[in-house]
Amino acid sequence: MKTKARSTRRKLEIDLEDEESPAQQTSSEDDNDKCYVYKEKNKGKSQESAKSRRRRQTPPDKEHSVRRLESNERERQRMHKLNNAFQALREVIPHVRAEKKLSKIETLTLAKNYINTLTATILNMSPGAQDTDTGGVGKFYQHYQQQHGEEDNDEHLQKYSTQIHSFRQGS
DNA sequence: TAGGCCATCTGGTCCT
DNA sequence: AGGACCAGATGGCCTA
Repeated sequence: MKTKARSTRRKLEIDLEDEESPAQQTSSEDDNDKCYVYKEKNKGKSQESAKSRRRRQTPPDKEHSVRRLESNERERQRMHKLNNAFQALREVIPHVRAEKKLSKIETLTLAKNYINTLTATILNMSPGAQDTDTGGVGKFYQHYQQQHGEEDNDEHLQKYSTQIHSFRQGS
């Protein structure tokens, strides 16, 4: 875990402990000052961001600190889930430098390219595509029949094909 | 050492 | 009302 993040979390926890034992309240003002660090650092910048203007104007009370810790934890869990999803995506994307972990942006970019490639491949297998071995019936259609049997599935097949085409056009 | 990438904190906003 | 989501800010780690 990151040092700064850990120390910040510890600070919040210490604040709470301090509130529960008033005799030990020593550095709360100093701690509160740290809440305004962003604002101070951004002073004088021509393009002060809206986010930095949103920093707390009043010191956090105990109830606020408790809610903050809880929502921080939820946010961590959410980001962990997001990262797990990224990892799952990495594992299904073929890429050259397998020894090097893909960054998030690389993962998304390669995934998009991979999907486009697979879509193009499927389209080439569609019933309309040329296939001399099967007298004009595409491999895609053959595969579809293997999966779905010989029953009349024209409507379903047409729907599937339309979805792929519209997806392709949208990409 | 600069720059890229990342985890975390945070406050605002959206959604249920 | 409370949780989920979003995006800015920050600092640590790593690599070229």
